[in-house]
Amino acid sequence: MNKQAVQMFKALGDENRIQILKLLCGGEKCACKLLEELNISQPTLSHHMKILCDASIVAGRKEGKWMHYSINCDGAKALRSILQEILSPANMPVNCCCKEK
Amino acid sequence: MNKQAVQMFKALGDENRIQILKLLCGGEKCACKLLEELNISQPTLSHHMKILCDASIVAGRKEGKWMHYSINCDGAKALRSILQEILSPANMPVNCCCKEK
DNA sequence: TTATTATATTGATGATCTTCGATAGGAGGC
DNA sequence: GCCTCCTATCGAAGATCATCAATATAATAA
Repeated sequence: MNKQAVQMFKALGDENRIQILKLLCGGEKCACKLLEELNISQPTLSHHMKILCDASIVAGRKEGKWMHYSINCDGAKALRSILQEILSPANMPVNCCCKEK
Repeated sequence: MNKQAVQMFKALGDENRIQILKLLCGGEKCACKLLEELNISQPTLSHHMKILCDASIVAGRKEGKWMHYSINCDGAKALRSILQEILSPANMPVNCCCKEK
């Protein structure tokens, strides 16, 4: 269904959230660590993390008082699959880059 | 830069635009043909096509009175590359799907 | 229990987005 | 020229979103 795709892409359509994902590519990070590196307030960060988690792009793990966030690999996989579905033209020009492996 | 990524994902974060891309996967289509298949007005379609073209996800080709749209392969390539950059965690669990080829 | 720390939720505000009717631009036919 | 068809732009309305201050929740420490 398109709903999941739309939710995921909407989640990715924000500069702060892209920055968060880049930080998480370095490995799991605590919310307070993310907060240090992003010029946003704590409620705003919490809001962004909720959006990323709801979209299954990020996974959260609670440990005592701390929340640790990391890339959700299943979500990443789903996203690549969706991209394949919506951006793979059938009638491509011969030299189209889409032909590349 | 993140700006291009954000613009592309924002462009993909709409149900009608996802539907448009799926239609274009079948090959180049005229605007009037797209209009037939989407329950939206003509100005709305034009607006969506502008967003997709501005984001380099779709390419337009004018032919007489008609506008023909198709997937922009360079944009699709860029998008896959961006996805790789923001969703490829360095410290993955051993069995993480991200390890898959 | 009380205090402290980390995170989430609430409520409000301003900005951005989607949508459509009306209109404009542009190309071909008469 | 004028008319018709296809598409783009304008302007406005309503919806959604990002943001923060204030507050609530939840976990640990004293």
